Amino acid sequence: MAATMKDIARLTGLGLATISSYFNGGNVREKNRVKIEKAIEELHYEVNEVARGLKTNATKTIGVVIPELNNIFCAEIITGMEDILRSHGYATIVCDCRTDKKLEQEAVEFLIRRRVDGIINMPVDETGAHLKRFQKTGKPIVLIDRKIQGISCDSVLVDNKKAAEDAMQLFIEKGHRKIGIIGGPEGIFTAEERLEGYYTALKKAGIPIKNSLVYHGDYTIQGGVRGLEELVRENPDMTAVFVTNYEMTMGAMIGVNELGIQIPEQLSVIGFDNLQFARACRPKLTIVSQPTDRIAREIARIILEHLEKKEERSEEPFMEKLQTEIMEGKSVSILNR
Amino acid sequence: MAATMKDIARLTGLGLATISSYFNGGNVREKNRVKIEKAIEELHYEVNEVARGLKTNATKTIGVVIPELNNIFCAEIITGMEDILRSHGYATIVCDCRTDKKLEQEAVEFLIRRRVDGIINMPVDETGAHLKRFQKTGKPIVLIDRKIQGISCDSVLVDNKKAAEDAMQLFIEKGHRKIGIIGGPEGIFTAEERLEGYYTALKKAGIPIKNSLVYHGDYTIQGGVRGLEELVRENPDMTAVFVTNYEMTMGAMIGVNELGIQIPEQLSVIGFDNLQFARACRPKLTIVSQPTDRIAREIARIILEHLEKKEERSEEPFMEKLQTEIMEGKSVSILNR
DNA sequence: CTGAAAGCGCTAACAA
DNA sequence: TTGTTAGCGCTTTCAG
Repeated sequence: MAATMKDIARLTGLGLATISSYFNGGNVREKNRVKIEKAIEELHYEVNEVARGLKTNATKTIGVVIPELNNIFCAEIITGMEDILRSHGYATIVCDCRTDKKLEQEAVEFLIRRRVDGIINMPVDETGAHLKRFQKTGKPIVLIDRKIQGISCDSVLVDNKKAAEDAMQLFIEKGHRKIGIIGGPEGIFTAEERLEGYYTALKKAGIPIKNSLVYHGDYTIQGGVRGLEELVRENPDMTAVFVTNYEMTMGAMIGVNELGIQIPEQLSVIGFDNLQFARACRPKLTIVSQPTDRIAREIARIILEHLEKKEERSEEPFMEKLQTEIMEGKSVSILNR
Repeated sequence: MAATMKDIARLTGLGLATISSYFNGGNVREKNRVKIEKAIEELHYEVNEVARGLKTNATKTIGVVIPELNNIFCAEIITGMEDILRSHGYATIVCDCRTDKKLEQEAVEFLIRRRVDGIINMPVDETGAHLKRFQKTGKPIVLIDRKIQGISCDSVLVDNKKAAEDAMQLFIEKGHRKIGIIGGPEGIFTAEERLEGYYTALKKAGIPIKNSLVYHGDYTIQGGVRGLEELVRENPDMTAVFVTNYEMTMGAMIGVNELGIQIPEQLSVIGFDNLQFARACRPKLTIVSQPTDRIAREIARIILEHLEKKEERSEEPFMEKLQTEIMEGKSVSILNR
């Protein structure tokens, strides 16, 4: 059995309050401080955060609910966040809900039972129903990457529409007009925004929209493979494809390889995220790159702000929108019209 | 403030023990069961796992300490484990120690304070010093992928030596004799085993070892890039390279691309892990593939076994060794001697 | 089957 | 500054 504060009290002859005070930054007489530290050493004492959590009604734990840990965008954000949160004494419980609304709901309930101090969520259920119960606790919720309807809370987003517009702009400048898109699942915020950017850019350039050029994918590698295959099959005259997330970009490259298509001679491609992957492609892929690091830092900052100073609650929800960047490779050809 | 069992007791007129018994699968009179359930509904009661944890001295939480969440091998294993553990009611606190021994040590202490019921660790410190303290609690430790010296506990490993031998065997069969290797960091168990396999295969084939063909990398993408560049520079006659983890494989492909090397005409390559990446390479990469899914399931199974039935402790440490598989692509040429 | 009561390890008044 | 004490919400004897 682990040592407790009582053991320290007994060993030092001091009262519990003194020990507690020592641990919580109170003033303790130098002589006693030394005694306590010696006892800690001897007993191998480690604070029991469980007991502390029960007493203070704060577990120093925050829950993270994401659609897929294998998704590299999620993994990178979590890595960054966890680092910061832990350095502030917060533990992170990550729940991967496999892009399943029911599992997402269960994950939130699981976290409620564990009395986490806050939840960070990249939501699958766009109605936000799964967060209703947690929000009633008055504890903070921060949304990553996706807005939802029913819940008013802080969020860190990416300017997806602009991201897509930028990519399309690049294609259009280089003379492309038959441009396909491998989009994300319907109902997902980022997917809709990116698609909107696609349409807007075409409209601005006066290029008519063609339905067969729009493939509705599912943000998975297999979806990317299928998307590329279908777009190529349905549109023999297509000269360029924009792929709207990393997994599908990898899938599209698999498709390109397996069909033996030459990039950029036969097809120009702009992908999404993971600069290292883009470098590993032949030729180097042009991509839209999201600032995952910034996102991670902002999320951590926001939730820590809520957690540390409890005053400023119930203000306007804060929404931060970060910009993406295009990293040019050699996967876009210049078309002579 | 959240509802407590007391509130349920008050609302139903029952005693605390009855409510507790209800939650813990005891027998409760049908009539009371209904009453309790109604009260739960009304009060939006959710069990407080913190209080339960304090009382039962079991937090239903397990800590996971890994070198790098961004490492895809880690991420996949964790995803698989977390899924299983959560479905058994266990939360997972993942600590990414950034391949830093000091951070690894801190992570373990952090988890001790939170009184996790067990630790799963892919160790960075090969002496195991960081686990000593936790082991004294008598709670289970399971090691992933790497053995360590000082600690006797269960582990799930991969037959790394055989994996490397198989890859080398493939090269040798196809007529390669000047084969380079991009190895992992010294002191890391898997890296040493893979290197050993490399040497063994060469010896068996009667091929002399050449030091300039052995690059000591660090399991990072950048390390892979540098490794490939250096091997190519130092060994103009090298015909094949074996890369010993996924990140370095990606790095090697970046290097190959940036140097404009043709695979497999100018250089044959066998990489490691991530079949999807291998498919996305042109030409499709031949890789050694580790059974991440199996590893995840085995780890979860082992720790759950320890956690559920506490009898069979202090037995012989259980070591499981899983086999890898070669997934053939088109990145290895047949050499006519 | 159910109720009363003790106590897990800690914090936070309050008193000294 | 330090000691005493009362809980935080739950489980778990022990009676009834």
